[in-house]
Amino acid sequence: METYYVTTPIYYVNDEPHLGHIYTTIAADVLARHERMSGRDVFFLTGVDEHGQKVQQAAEARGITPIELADQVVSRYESLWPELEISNNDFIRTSSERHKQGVQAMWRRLENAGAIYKGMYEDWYCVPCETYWKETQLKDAGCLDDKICPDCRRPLEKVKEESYFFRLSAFQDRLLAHIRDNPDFIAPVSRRNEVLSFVESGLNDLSISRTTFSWGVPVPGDDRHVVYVWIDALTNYLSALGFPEHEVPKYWPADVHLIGKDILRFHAVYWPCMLMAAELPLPKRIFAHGWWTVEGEKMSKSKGNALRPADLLVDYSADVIRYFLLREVPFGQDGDFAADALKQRYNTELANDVGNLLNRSLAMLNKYRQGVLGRVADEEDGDRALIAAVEAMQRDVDTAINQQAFHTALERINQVVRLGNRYVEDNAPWALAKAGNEARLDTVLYHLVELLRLVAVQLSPFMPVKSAAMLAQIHGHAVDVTALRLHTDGGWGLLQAGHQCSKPEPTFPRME
RNA sequence: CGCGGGGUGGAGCAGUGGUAGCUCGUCGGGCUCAUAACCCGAAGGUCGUCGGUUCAAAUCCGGCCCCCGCAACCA
Repeated sequence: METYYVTTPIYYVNDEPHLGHIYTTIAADVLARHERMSGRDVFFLTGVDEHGQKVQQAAEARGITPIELADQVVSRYESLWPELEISNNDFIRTSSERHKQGVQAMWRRLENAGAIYKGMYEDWYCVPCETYWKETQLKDAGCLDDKICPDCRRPLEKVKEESYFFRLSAFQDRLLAHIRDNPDFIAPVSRRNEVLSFVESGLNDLSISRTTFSWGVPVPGDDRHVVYVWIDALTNYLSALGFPEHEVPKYWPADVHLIGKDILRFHAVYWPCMLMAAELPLPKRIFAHGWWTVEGEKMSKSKGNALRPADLLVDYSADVIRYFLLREVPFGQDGDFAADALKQRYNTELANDVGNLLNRSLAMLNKYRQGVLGRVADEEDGDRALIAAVEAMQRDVDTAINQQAFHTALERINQVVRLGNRYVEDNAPWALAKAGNEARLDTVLYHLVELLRLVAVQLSPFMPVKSAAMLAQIHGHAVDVTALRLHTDGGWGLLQAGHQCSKPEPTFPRME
C-alpha cells in the first residue's frame, strides 16, 4: 500500500499549547484522515521538543528538574489532542531514549561524512541580561560600533567557546538546485522565494553544539557538548520512525512537513542539508502556514491574549474549531480569529446551508415516504448535472487537499451544498407530493440524500464527529468515519431503494 | 539599503489584454419541505496613484505613495 507521512513540528515545552499549535496539528490531522480515506497507509506524527537552555532555566526557576517541567507540559498536549479529534499515530518526545539514539546516530553520520568539524564559536554576551547577541543583530540595532547591548545599552562581553560546526556552506549549491528542480518542495510560493533568496545570499556553517547548558543530547564522544537544539529537534522526524535501527525507515521520506512560518529556515535549509550530508532522502514537501491574530490583535504572552485551546473548547466543539480554522483563511496566509467571524461562518455555511439541507431533505423523506428511499426513475438533466457536480467536487477536493488548500476544498464542498439547496427549489418535492407524482418525488429525494451522504464523506476529515452524526441519520445507524474508504464509500449510488433513513435531527443548530 | 508579496464595490477574496466575478453583509421579491432556514433579483467598485504601450489594460511597461514578509529558536 502506498504510504503517506505527515508531521507537525515538535512543540517546545517551554510554552503552553495555544491556537497556533492546534492549527498546525488540526491541518495535519485533516491530511492524515483524508489520505487514510483515500486508501493510503498513513503515519501522522506530532510530539514535543523538550531540550534547550530555556527549558533548563525555566525549570530551575520553578525549582524542578527539566524533565519534570517537560512532563507537565506533555500531559497537557497528550490530553488536548484527543479532545480535538487528533488521530496521530505516534507522539515523539525528544527526551526519549529512542530519540536520543536517533540524534546520536545522525550526528555520527554527519561526522563520518566529514560534515562536522570543531571550531570556536564567537558571540557577544550581555551579562546583566543573560542574552547572547549575534553581530548581525547588533548591526541592525546600531550597536555594533559601541559594542553595547541593544536592550539595556550596557557594554557587551565577547565570548568564545569551543563548538562543533556543520558544513552548511558545502551544501548551498545542491540545495539551490534541489529547490529549483522541485517547485513543490517549499510552499507557499512566497516562502519558497524567501528561502531561495536567503540561500542565494550565501550559507554560513552552523554551530551545532553548546557547552553552556546540559539539558540536551550529549555529543557522541565528547559529552562536554550538547547537540544544538535544531539538530536535535529536526531528527525527530526520523527517530520516531525507528531510525537508526531502520536506516531509511518505512514512511520516509515525509510527504509533507507542516510548519509555522517562523521555523521555515530550519526546515527548508538546515534539515535538507543535514539529510544530504547524511545521504538520506529529502522530504517531498514543506508547507509553512501563516499566523493568527485574535480579534485583530497579535497574540503575545505579555499581552496574555493567546487563545487557550481548553477555553475555546468550552465555547465550541472541536469540529467547529477545526472547520473555522481551515475555512476562514487560505492555508499559508495570516488570519484573524474573531468570535463574530466564527459565528457567521458557522451559521451561514454549517447551520443554514449544510445542516438545513440535511434536515429539510430527511424531513421530506420522512413526511412523504416514512424515511424510506424509493427507486430512481428516469433521470432528468438537472439530476445528471447534480451528480456531475458532486463528482467534480470530489476530484477538486482531493486536488485541493493534496496542495494543502483546505479552504478551497471546503469552498468546493459548500458549492455543492448550495447546489443541493437550489435543486430542492427547482424540483419542489412538496409540489410533487401534492400532485401525486410519486416516481419523480422518489427520484428527487434519492438524489438529495445521496448528495448529502457524499458531502458528509468529504467533510469527515475536517469534522469527524459532525460527519458521523450526519451519516448516522442518512444510514439509520452509527457510522465509523475512520473506516470510510473512497473506493467503496465515495461513489454515487451506494444507497439502495428500500433503504431506511432516520428522522432528522439538527446537526448544526444555529448559534444565537 | 536590499530581496520578495500586496493595494479590486461595506468586509474578505478571485480575476495576467477584449462587456469586473465570488462569499458574507444590505435592500426587495418568491416559496413553505426545513434550524425565521432555502431560492431569485437589486443596489454598491472610474480595480492605490501618475504616465506610457495597444484598436482594447485591473490585467503589459515605467515613476511615485502606502501596507506586509525575510533580519528576533513564540504555529
